[in-house]
Amino acid sequence: MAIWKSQAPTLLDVARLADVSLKTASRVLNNARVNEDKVIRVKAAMERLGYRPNELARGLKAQRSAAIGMIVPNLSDPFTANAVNAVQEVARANGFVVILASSGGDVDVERSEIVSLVGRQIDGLIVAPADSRKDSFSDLLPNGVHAVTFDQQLRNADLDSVTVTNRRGTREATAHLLGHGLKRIVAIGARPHLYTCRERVAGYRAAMKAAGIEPRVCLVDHEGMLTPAWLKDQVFDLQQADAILSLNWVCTILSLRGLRELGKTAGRDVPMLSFDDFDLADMLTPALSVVKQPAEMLGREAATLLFERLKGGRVEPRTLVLPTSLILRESCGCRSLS
Amino acid sequence: MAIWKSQAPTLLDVARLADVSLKTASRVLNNARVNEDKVIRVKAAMERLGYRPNELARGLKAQRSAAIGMIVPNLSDPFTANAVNAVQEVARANGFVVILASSGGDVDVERSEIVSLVGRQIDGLIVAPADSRKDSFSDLLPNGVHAVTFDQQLRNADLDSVTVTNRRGTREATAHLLGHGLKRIVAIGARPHLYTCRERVAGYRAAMKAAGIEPRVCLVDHEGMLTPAWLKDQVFDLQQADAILSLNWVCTILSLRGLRELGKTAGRDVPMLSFDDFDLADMLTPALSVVKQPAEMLGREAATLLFERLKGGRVEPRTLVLPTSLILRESCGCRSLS
DNA sequence: TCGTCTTGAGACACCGTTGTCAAAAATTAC
DNA sequence: GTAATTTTTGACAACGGTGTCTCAAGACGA
Repeated sequence: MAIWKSQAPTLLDVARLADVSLKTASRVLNNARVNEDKVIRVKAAMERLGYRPNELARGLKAQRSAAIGMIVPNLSDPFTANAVNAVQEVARANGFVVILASSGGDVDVERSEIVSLVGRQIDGLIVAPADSRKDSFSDLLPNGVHAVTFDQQLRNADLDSVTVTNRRGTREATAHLLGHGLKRIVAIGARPHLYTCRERVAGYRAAMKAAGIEPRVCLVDHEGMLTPAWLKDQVFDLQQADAILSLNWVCTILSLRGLRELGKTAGRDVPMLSFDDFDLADMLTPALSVVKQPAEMLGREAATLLFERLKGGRVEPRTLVLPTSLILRESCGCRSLS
Repeated sequence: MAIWKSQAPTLLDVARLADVSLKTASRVLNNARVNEDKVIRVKAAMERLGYRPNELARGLKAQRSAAIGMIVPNLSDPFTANAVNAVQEVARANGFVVILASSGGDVDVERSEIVSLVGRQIDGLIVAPADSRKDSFSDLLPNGVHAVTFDQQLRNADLDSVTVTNRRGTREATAHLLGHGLKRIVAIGARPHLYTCRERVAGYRAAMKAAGIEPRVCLVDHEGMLTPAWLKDQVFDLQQADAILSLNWVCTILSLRGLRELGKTAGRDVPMLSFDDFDLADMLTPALSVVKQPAEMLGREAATLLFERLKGGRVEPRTLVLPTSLILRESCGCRSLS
């Protein structure tokens, strides 16, 4: 057991106890060549004092922190939570810690968080950008600090990034709904300034165009605007929806609730298909059909890309696109499936 | 705009550019008394160089890092994600960052993460312990680093902690089910070594005892063991359940799925009430009645407790117990409600 | 005009660790 | 046994800031 002094022991304390120089203790710590007997003495001293190297000091000297930053808009979204989980795992495996920050979807907060993280000498950064209209934030990153974006993609792609096949996802989803004979399919989305939203809308439009049907897109600036009244006016009265394609998780939740308040049941009265899977989507009645994103894999790949970068190697930015998958349950009209 | 040199600029660079001493630049940075004109020169130099103070160096000198650690078993649980969110917000407001780690519910991982975080000189720690049988981990914390536990509570409570009224929560829930005339209520839980599990079971037992009915508790060591077959054998065949009280989120999900595989619908065929609310619990059919935990508040209070500690002040450990609330929807048998 | 007080600014050491380099010790060769 | 080598070790200076102390300069009253 360790003997606690009033202050945490330093390497100097260890060295003194082991009766060697500071540097020798440091060498033992770093597995450099040191005589067997001194190694033993030093290790014993470390054990006895309960010595823990000060990573701050180590990082200061070595100009690195063995920490990466991660900025997400909102942890409550299960997609994000899963991605964060995966990143954290990969980081741990590489001996890094993750400093987590959430931007609340606000670019200014995002930028200020980046500045704060950079001040903490993070070695790398993983961001799910809050706004993809803006130019990349690489102007905030000092030389040598690399960043990877995921989920969203920035305009001037000078960064590694990982996204999913958003466009194909909604295209296939829309085509599927069309296959059920549905025509007045309304796409509901929020935050049209986001890359994902634009891409998903594009996929939807492509499928509608291919079918020769006029697309009906209803977007709100912020999810908060998606109320039952809005749903009634915009989606049903104005667009005469006979099916709904929800473009993200929050929209799905709000649509589901809104629909019920209007006395309709999603999937029964109004066929519905949503982007992003979540726990219990399969337990809704009818079970919700979705476009599933590989959230954990997204996080894992983003982290892997970052660590490859940190180890040196690649130069030009790389973009990874992971496949979405259409999970057909019941709400899209596929009642036949169990 | 900043001029990027190959290396990030240091305070010395600033001082040289402003033609003042290093210390004066430092004074400007810390708003100490400095002549007006030098302040201007230094600030201009900082602006020009895009100077950002090195928090590692600052922290090394000041023996603090303005970072707190947070360890949770699993981010995928919405309860946890919300708590983390709240902690992060409070930390940010106090100028701190959060280093997030997940233990995966493994005490050894938890302890090793704590050691790692301590090495990074965190100023405080917030933990949702992975095992509440074990003694507190305060042996791992150096002098001056305080910790707060939340959700779970450790045996030797030498730490601040925030929990909810687990016992009252299940007691009221059970009483409610009993009020519907249900008798063979089976409590389903996992990880019986956890404080929350024990407390929730205790609340359930108390209510059953008060009603003079034999309690029926079915616990599994790990959630993975909760399969449809187990549900059929243990819960229905053996205990002849006519109602289910699920003691946590994962059990709820698995019970819901298991029930369906057995051809039953939770809430219709088998009344059900669950601990922990989640998005879309209200959209299940029938809507799931739950005991709701104030997750964000839990996180916020935990962080607040920690920062109070950091500012000095209290000495003896404090335990905060936040109220759960019974949210009656339909699955408990309250069909009458909307 | 001199001494005292106030204010501002620089020199220096230090936080805990590691890179550099040269000295000391151990090993080998002759 | 001595010289040439190899290894092991320690002194010293960083890394990027801040606390302490001292000293210089300006303000003020007598």
